[in-house]
Amino acid sequence: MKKATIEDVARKANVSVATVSRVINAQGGVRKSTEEKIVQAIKELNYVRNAVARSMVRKETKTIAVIVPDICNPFFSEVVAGVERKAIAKDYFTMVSSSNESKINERKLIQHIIERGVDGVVVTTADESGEQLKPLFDLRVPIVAVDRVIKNYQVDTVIIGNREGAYEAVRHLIHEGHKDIAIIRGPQNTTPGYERYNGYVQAMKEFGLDIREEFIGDGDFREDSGYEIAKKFSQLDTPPTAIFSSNNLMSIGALKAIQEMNWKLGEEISFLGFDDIEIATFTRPQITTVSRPMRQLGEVAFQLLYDQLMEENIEERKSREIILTPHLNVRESCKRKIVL
Amino acid sequence: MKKATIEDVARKANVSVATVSRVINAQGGVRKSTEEKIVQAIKELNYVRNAVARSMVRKETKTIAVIVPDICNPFFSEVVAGVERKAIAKDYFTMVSSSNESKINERKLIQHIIERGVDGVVVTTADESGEQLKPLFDLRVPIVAVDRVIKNYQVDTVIIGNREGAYEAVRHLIHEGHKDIAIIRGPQNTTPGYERYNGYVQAMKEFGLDIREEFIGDGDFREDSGYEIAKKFSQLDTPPTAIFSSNNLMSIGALKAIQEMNWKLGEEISFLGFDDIEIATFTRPQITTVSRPMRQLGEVAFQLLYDQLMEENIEERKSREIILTPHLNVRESCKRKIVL
DNA sequence: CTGTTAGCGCTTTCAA
DNA sequence: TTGAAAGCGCTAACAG
Repeated sequence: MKKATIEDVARKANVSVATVSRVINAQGGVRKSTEEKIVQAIKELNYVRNAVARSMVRKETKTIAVIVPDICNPFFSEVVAGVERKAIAKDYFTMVSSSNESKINERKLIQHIIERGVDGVVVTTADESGEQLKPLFDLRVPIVAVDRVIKNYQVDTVIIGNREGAYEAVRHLIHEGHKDIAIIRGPQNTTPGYERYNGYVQAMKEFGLDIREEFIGDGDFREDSGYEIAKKFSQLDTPPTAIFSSNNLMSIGALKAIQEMNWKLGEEISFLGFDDIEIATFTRPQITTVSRPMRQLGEVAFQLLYDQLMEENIEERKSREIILTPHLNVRESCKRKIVL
Repeated sequence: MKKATIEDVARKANVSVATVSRVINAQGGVRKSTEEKIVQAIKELNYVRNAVARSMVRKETKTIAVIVPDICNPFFSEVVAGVERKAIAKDYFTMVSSSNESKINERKLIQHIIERGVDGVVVTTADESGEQLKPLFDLRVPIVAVDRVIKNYQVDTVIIGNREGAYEAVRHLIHEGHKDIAIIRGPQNTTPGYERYNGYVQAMKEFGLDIREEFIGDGDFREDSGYEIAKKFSQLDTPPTAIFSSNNLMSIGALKAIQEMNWKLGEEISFLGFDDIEIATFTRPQITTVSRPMRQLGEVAFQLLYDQLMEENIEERKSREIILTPHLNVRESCKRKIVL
């Protein structure tokens, strides 16, 4: 069966293509009886309108692009699901691609995206400088940044309170009696990496605690780095009594290391991780985490994008920043045990 | 900056659009010096070709659709990542959508997909009857089914050996000394649900073991159902000594229930789950699982699709079925403890 | 209410 | 080696 065109329909219904177009797009101003004829013809021919041709003349694709570092990271899966859910409700389709944290990949994706003329893009960028996004800005393609900001450009942004979340987490550790608190940092050229570290520093300073250099581990938000760093911490002459990990994947890596080193979780070493992780409630003791509204992050992102899409004089808008609140999920992994 | 068109480039380079088109598409037959002029113009104007217009005339979008039940299920994330990775390498873009296991949603998505004229689709269908996919078949859109088959139509398919995997799993349980083995089944109108149950039955029969009705729990592949069923098992007068769960999410639910009921994992109750789960190595004892090559599933799926895309007389092809092998990942959760 | 028609930006004959 | 021109299927004036 070949795809029927609007012309086929017009012919079959004995009307002009313009009239058919009117009923397809529910624009009204068509006599009831005519409409019925057309609807009938559409049904018989199994006609579906060709979005490509439509996009061609309307200059809109009803498609948005979503770029994330890695769709397999449950955090991003949820964000994407949030975006998609809102998008589909507004009749937008979503193209998801992963940059694998590579600025170069991201640049290539941008190229594709521009070619395809998407109406907007939601991005968690692999490089916050935003250079690789320049073509998008030049073209005035609506953009919203999620979870990571984009510097050097005015962009609608939705993030969570990274510093606040980390601060609260570390404060909790301190309240539990810890002084020797180590941190597994994320990349310091990313907002989440940098700000969470900031929160750590803020809490430590506020309570007059030393920040020892060997207690700062530089990770890359991936599992392996968490593993390696935790291992190193455990081998220190004076190991920390608590570890704060800056994201989900590194937490998992770190916990693997802790198990492997036979470092007694909750006794010899306390642990607190940014981001919810599935395993949090399965370990003994259960893991305390900073959890954040992932799906909501995506939903809000689409909303911001949609607002831009609907807006008239896009040039004159101020960019907006929405900060969602993380939540400390106190479980059991942070009690300071007095070692005699 | 407005998007430059091929005409702008032609004007700037003092040639015709046809010539520009030739160099854009690297078709050759253009004098070196002319080409250089054009390349120069393209650069100066920041020209990117308009894929919409191109699709219009070429009747191909270089886009494929991927439909999965739920992108947040790590299994599907991995599959999608596999598809995407192979696709991008061949210059295809990927549109991912979740059906949420709803046939109705899936039908709507199909509608969108047809409108947009994707070149092919990879689908893990929410309903194996395949009715909702009919429009796709009518239009001869290349399709490949992943993880779940499509009945009533000839479709390229890539699945894993569900029955074999389940059989091996249950046999392992039996070898470990279990006789009272319960199963958390998936939906029996899905291949994975049905075949895994089949494998269970096969193993039980082969070893002359009773299949007791109260040991069969009907889940829906979601976490909650696993939770509820495991709970029920634990409250039986004679509870099972081992549980075999049919997928990742139900395993997680079941394990939550087991913890909650204070049912001693590895002592009072053994556990084996289909699918890898992150928590497998974090519990004590660690969970034995049937793992399957998720990413490869996606990669092979794209390959099958790509073959169709490249094929000439698509009508005459026989459909292919590729069966990947699952792997029993023996850990610690299956030993039969002798209860005195 | 309905029809005619001019594009949208590109590829692809066909001719030169 | 190049250019002219005919569409691809649709929307959106404009005219009737």
